Amino acid sequence: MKKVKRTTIYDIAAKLGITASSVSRALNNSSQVNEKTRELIIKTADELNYKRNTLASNLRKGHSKTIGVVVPRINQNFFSNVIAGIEETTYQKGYNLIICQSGEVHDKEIQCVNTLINQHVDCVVISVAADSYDYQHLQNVIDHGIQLIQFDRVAEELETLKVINDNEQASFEAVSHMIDNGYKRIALLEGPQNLNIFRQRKNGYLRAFAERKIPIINELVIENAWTKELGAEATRKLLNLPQPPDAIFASTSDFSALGVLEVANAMNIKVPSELGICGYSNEAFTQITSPSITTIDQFSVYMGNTIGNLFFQEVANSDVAVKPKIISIKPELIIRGSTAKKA
Amino acid sequence: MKKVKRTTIYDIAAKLGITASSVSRALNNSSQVNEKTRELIIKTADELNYKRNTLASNLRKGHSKTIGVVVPRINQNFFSNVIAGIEETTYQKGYNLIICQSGEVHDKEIQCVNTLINQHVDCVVISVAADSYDYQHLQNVIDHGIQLIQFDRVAEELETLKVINDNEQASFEAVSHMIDNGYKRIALLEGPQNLNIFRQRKNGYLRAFAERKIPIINELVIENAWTKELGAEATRKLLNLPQPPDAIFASTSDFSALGVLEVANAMNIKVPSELGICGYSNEAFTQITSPSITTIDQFSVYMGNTIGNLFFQEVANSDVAVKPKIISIKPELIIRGSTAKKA
DNA sequence: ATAAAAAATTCAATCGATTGCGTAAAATAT
DNA sequence: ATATTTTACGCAATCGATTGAATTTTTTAT
Repeated sequence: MKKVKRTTIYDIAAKLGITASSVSRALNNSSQVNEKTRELIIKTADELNYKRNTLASNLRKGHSKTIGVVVPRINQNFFSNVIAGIEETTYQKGYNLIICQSGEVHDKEIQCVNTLINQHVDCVVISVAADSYDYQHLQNVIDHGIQLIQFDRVAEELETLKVINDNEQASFEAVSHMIDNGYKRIALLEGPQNLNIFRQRKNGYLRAFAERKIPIINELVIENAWTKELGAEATRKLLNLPQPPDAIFASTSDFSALGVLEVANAMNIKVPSELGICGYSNEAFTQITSPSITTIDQFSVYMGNTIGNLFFQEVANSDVAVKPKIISIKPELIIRGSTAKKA
Repeated sequence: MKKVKRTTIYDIAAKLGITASSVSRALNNSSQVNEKTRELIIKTADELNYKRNTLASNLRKGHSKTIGVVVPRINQNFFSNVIAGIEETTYQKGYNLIICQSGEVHDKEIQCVNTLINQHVDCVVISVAADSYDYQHLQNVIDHGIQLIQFDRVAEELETLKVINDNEQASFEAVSHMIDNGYKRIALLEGPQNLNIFRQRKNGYLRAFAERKIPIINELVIENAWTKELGAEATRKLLNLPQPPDAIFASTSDFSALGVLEVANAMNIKVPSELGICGYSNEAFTQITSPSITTIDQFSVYMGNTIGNLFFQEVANSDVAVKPKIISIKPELIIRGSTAKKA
């Protein structure tokens, strides 16, 4: 690409025989420039195809009007929805999004966060990687005076703004629903327990049983079954147990639940009569499997909107120190065919 | 958020009783700074928790190491995959992505593009909105000396770098496959014809018939059926025709194909024996419907990688003017149950 | 017509990092 | 020990826009 000299406010000023100050003021709708001059400046700016250099402007102003977002993967439904939601609310206020993906890798996450600090973003929005083990990099964000908003997968010990789902409650409701529908031996596929969300979902599962004073069967709780393949594998193991489960709550994702469904089909086990299935996330495909899969909707786009609004709210009263605040969105249990055991 | 004074190279210089120049040079691995000094500087920078101000650096250097991406929607599988692919290849070279969504609205797209020009991005990657009618804003990108890469939905008349799928060929193969499998009256659900991709897909359909000298039946070509709902609606209309089709090629998307499938199921029409269905995009759900849906894989993540690499290739020989170049990726027909008519 | 007040501009510094050029210091050669 | 080359560092301008303070111009009041 050939280098193109772009017009600056100096070019406009020169052409008009005035100062760059006036041009700047005119372009920023300052009241201290004559209306006729302003019109002339705007007209000339237009003619010269002037575009403000946001870099220079931001450098001077000390902020970037940019929000950095770090997620494990951009192309994962939940995250892309959240991002879309954030973009929706922030774009209209003139903020831009810089997107990074950690790929679930702690070191890359650190790199991403550092890049964002370098970029002088005004806010870092993050959902941590599955293998994150410490949060120095997040503390670092705060130390640099950058607003930090965690969502979904959060470091609980860090007192920051957080937007989360009430995973515990959602999970509790899902399991309660299954119990109420007559399932007796409900297995749990759990995700990496270093992530808060999976701990919470497990807690919901435990609470559902505890409240009904039903003992937990430990062999029905399977660790780390959070992909379709792992879900399928776990299911094979479970269904071959001497006393197999009559329901499986794939608390990690709908993909995992899909793995369960496929194995059940392959083993000729009838869903939902012989095996109930519940997933998590309300992925589009859950309503078109047969039977359709009971799952939990997280309102991901709305979550993104909430994050955006939260940021503006805090920016608005930026003079006072940010009080750590947790916004919890209640997910919704979507009851479908896969848990419809006839009593 | 309280304002935090961030350490600059001046702070480091002051602490060490040297000049900012040396600090800058040390931090940029310039050879003209003594090794011992460098070490000292780096150590001090670390102690003071220094983070380079990318804004200032970029302003001085005249580029932003940032790539702007404009897509209709971030949370649409194809696009989020492409973005993930771009991010993969560009991040490791120190480039960041600024993401905007046009929401399929021309005016918002113009806004997005202008924002990116303001941001002094080094490259704009775009897939145009469905209702785009002129491309002045894209020309504008070029005029500002910014590399422009179009992908998938491109303005054909603009000579730029383009990364596209060979939609025509893919569509041709899909329709040929259906003809070969014995379907006689194959309907086409087409998308907005102002978008190149939908024109090409239609052409592929036409060519498949032309090559076999089979006449086209106009009433089987339905305009603008590119969402699940519109696909369903079109299907209802088609299947109620005196001479209904025996196959439907939902050239717009798998969602549209899903609409077809659901209507067929509702009307008790057997797929694939009484009605063949082919979609487009290879969305995850197409392999779990029953029957699974024949579709076309676009290699979207790979497409993103290609875009990233193309950019670096052009940046590498940035001295010469960019020759317009079109990289066409061959999509793959994925044959599944929905087109398995028994001959 | 003059003074005072208000409005419009200009001046000059600033944001933080980079870099061409000049100079001092160190290393090597004579 | 002196001349020459290298190496290391400092000086000062620059990138483009913004902004407080100073100055000029215009308007209003007397």
